[in-house]
Amino acid sequence: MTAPTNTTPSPYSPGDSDSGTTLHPPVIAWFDSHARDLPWRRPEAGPWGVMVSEFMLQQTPVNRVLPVYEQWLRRWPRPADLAQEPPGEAVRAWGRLGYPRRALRLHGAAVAITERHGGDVPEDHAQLLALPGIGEYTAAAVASFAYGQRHAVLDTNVRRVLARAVTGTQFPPNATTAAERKLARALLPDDERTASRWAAASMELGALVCTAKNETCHRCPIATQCAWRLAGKPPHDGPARRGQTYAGTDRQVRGKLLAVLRESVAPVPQSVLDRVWDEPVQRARALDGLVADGLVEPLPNGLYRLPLT
DNA sequence: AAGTCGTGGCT
DNA sequence: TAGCCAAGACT
Repeated sequence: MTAPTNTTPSPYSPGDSDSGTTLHPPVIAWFDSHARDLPWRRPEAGPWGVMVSEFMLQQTPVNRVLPVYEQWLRRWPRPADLAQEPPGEAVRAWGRLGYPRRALRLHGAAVAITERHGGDVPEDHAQLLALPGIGEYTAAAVASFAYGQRHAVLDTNVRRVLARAVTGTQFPPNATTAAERKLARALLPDDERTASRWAAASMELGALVCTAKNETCHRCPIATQCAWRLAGKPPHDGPARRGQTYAGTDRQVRGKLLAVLRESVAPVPQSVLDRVWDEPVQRARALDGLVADGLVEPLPNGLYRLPLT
């Protein structure tokens, strides 16, 4: 390709708004032959299955989600089925997926869907965004994956793929920037069907090939046009992501407390909860936090249980 | 807008 | 081993 000599920009200059036209076909073709057969991608999953999977997959690996997802949808095949349960049952069924407030929010979303949307997961992005536990990413993901709409689906995988393939950096910024949103929108294929396939395909590429560590460029369908690779894979120079320490934190104590409560249908005496952690101040703070979050319901006589309301 | 919020596998 | 990392949301 020769450089343009007139005012017409090259259709394929790297990083411009047209670079998507060279990215979409190979990535989508790769997806068609390499996509994992995940239950929420099957037609029978429906919008509710897609939505449940998106909640569970927030910060949690696919392999850990799979069994809980299957059990969840068998028990609550529609939003209304979950909505009529106490929120504590959602927390219990959440098991050890982590971040149990997601279970509470998913229950709250099911209630809202039942009350406001006749029991059907809404198609409208703004209505999805208004549901508890649904942010910009999840609203776009449900609208795109469940309803085939055209949205920029900007999760950590897509952000990394775009950072490398287009921007030429090893990792995206810590927090999603306006520039990233603009780029993702500019790269969005024009028609709905292609856009939704691109969303799923670029995400899968980040999950399977263009991974955070040990990326496998020899399996990448766009390796030959990847800006980061063409630049010699310069290492990340920005601020390192803040490490998540866990041992000894309130989060660990909360996890231990909730694990006890999940195992017991009957209310649990405080004396039993006291055994999960030695340090009384931190222990009390963690329990108070769980109550404040609505994950634990305090009863008279120093008893605690998962919330019935 | 920087902190908080679980859990477990992997290197 | 001790971090690092995994389809974020919320405040």
